[in-house]
Amino acid sequence: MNQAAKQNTLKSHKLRTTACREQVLEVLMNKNSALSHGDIEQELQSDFDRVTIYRTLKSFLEKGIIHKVLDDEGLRYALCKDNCSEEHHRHDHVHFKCTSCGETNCIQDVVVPPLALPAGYESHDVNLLIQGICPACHR
Amino acid sequence: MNQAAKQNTLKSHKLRTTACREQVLEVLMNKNSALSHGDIEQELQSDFDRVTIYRTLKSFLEKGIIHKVLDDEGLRYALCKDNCSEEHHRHDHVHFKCTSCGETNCIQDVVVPPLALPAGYESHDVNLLIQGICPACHR
DNA sequence: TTAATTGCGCAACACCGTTGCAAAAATAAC
DNA sequence: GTTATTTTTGCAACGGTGTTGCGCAATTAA
Repeated sequence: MNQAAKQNTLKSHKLRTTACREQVLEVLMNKNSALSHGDIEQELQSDFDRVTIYRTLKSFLEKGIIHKVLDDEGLRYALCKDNCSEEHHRHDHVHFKCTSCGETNCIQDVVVPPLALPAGYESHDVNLLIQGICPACHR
Repeated sequence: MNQAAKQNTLKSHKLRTTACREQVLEVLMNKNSALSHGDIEQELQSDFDRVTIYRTLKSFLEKGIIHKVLDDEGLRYALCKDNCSEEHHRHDHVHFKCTSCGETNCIQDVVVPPLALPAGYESHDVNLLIQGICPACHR
């Protein structure tokens, strides 16, 4: 993805264009699996401070550029494919973690089915993680 | 739950009876929400070393006495209601985290519906977390 | 009762994620 | 284009999480 597109993404989410944000965005766009803070830090080869990357991720989260992906060994982040914003945030897709290669991916095609909760429960957000073997590792 | 029952649980999972294990088991039985390591440590008021509690949880996990509950702010543990063992481990229920009171609970009644994954994906384990408001906080 | 096994506490360590603050950079105003 | 304002950055520091190694203590088996 080119420079203009990244700047556009940032601007449309009301974030100033900075080197760190551009590069974090680039990393997330290139890898299409969900990445942890550590993954990103490693990818950027200490061009930026740890703290800056944390804050970058935090602002991306708040603005709806990325979303959290839960995993039994920590938190990861993936780009929002849907057109999310600060106000509207919608993620009903499934996350898949391959226990062989360790990658965690969003499966956009598979939608979390509606669930009937017992009376009194109010659902705001659903997060579904499936662990198993991905096609690439499946030989 | 009485002493004998706890010892029985430990023995049937091939774990030696120790004070720490009994008390961790007791805490998990009394609270019926999922607890983090920190919660348990606090509950036991430094009767035991942090490390011992970590190792206790680890052995409980391995033997199938408890299971992990994912959460966007960390890992929690809850007793397995099903009759889990080292070999057989089955959890297809839903976890609910209330964003108001912060408690995370297993909803045994709601079962995760079967999902059709794209070709090549092999599912081993499913983990579904719903965040929202629980009945108690729902006014 | 003794020997073998397993669990415990302590010290140490590597990560993770956050905060406060002063300097630097990005935008807005002129 | 220069200056003023606002936002972002890097640094230092901190608290929390989860792990490992090791010698000693407790538990079980002989």
